[in-house]
Amino acid sequence: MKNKVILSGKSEEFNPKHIFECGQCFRFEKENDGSYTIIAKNRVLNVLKKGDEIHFNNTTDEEFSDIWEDYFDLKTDYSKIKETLSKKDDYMKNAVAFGNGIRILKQDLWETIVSFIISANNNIPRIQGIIERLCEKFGKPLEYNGKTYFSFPDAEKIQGDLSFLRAGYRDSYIKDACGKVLSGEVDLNNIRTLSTEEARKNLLKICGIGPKVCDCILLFGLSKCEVFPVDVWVRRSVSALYETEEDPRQFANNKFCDLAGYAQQYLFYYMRETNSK
DNA sequence: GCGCAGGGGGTCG
DNA sequence: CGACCCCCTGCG
Repeated sequence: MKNKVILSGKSEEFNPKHIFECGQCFRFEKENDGSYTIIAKNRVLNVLKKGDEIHFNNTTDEEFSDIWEDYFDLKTDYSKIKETLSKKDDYMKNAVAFGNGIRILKQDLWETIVSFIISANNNIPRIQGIIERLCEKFGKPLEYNGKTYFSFPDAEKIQGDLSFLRAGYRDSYIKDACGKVLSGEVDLNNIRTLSTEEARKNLLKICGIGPKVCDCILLFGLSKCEVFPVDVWVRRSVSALYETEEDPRQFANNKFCDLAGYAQQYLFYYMRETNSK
């Protein structure tokens, strides 16, 4: 029987709201009590911040150390990352303060590939809907708290006509990803051993993966934390705030070095949240 | 309320 | 460089 795990003294480095709403993942639900229920790793987990404690419901000590510690990347010390980035400039300092408690998740690579293919030229509510329909149809049912959730399906499960997803032209991209992963043309078992550049080259073989989607996959699915995905928001903030014509990726790699991925996440979240309100 | 543009975490040809 | 599926949102 699953129970709960409580983590204390980590609240400065772990804020569920910021972690799930900063744009890196799509399969989360905010509950009435302020907690977040997420589906990942073929499991359902509920995360509640309660004062200085983080409550992880529906897991065990063993599962927590086997699965969730890695997923939440709990071994990484964010205080150093935040300190280093905050010293870069005032804007980054504000972005870091705003997104305090963000962590870059180590998400399932295949799920990240499909999710970010779906994300291209799309908006978040619709992206989430498409992913949910995909999981309902092809995933495995998971019971939690009287509700049925669905795991993210493996490539071999995704087949047939995908028009029910209402993903539009992305159907064929999803199919292409399934085909190339199943055939081994893009070998996900081996890709973790490759350098960032080699991994990028491989991922770009899939139709529907361009530079931006690829960088999101590298950052969120392969933990390539020096990668700086440039979307419309980040491009705007870099050119406006830093008043540079330089390619944002070059700029970020020079300025933030191996922390560019973290910097991107703080910038993206700060930009989005402060611009839409 | 409802109908209609506008545009969306880019990518492809 | 223009078109792109299909919504989701906001304005009239």
